Amino acid sequence: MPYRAVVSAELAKLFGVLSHPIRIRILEELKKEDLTVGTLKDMLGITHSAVSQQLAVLRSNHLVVEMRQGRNVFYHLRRPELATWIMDGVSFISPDASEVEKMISAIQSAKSAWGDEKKAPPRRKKRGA
Amino acid sequence: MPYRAVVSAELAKLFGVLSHPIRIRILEELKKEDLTVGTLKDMLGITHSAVSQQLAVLRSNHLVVEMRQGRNVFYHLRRPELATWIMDGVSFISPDASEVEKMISAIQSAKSAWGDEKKAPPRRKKRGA
DNA sequence: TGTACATTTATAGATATGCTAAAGTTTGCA
DNA sequence: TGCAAACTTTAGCATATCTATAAATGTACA
Repeated sequence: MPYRAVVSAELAKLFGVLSHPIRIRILEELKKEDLTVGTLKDMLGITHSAVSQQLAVLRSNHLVVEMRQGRNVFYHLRRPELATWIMDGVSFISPDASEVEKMISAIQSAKSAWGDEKKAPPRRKKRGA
Repeated sequence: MPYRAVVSAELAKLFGVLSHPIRIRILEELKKEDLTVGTLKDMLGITHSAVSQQLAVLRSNHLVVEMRQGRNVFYHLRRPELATWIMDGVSFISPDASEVEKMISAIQSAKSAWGDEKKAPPRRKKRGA
């Protein structure tokens, strides 16, 4: 039984889902609180269609859950530890030498924004943020 | 400055590199010891060309280092913690319902083979993914 | 040298992914 | 009912990735 092949394939699929900047940003933002498509669209500065399509990918891979609330659809991160684990991956990235300076400060900003911020128990939320 | 975008993009790139079963298997095997293309080819059961192409991806992303030794080229995992971190991702995979049983045992086999081997005596396993 | 061995690079067709724009759904409310 | 808001889905196209095959490079050694 090629268990190694099985596990590697599943991991590869997971990594494939995570191999898009927008999807990563969505997961990191959802770590803090449940958000609607409209809110995410504003945060990310892309069309609602694009947001929705990326959410569909995350949804079909069971990383997020949708919760309808009236006309809005809130998205919820199933396993908040996922966002933490993703950020741990930052120590393995290797930016171009020319951009090292920028990257280092960007990483620190991202870490403090996504890594340390506290997270409240998800419930109905308002727009804004 | 869109530091979030910068970091997300770099992470996405890393995940993209990891989003292939062969590349994951290579990294896990290299965790234990440096290996040549020929050895990897036998372990993975694919052509030497395919191995080399995947190694080129890992190499150009600085995850492995090549070390020529006569006619052979040994590959070395730059950051062994990377393999550990990758395996931690196993807790976020979501296999098809029909394959859950198989996956659970495959995961445990993989964990003991890649996770514990050459380090400490087999520990008690928990968590079922 | 020449040749066998180990590995890398080049190429091409098939597949997959992502974006834009447009159409389709569901819900709330007058 | 009918209409608008908030989303999702579909379609088409451009781009990226994968796999396999073929050719090229580099090294050891007779």
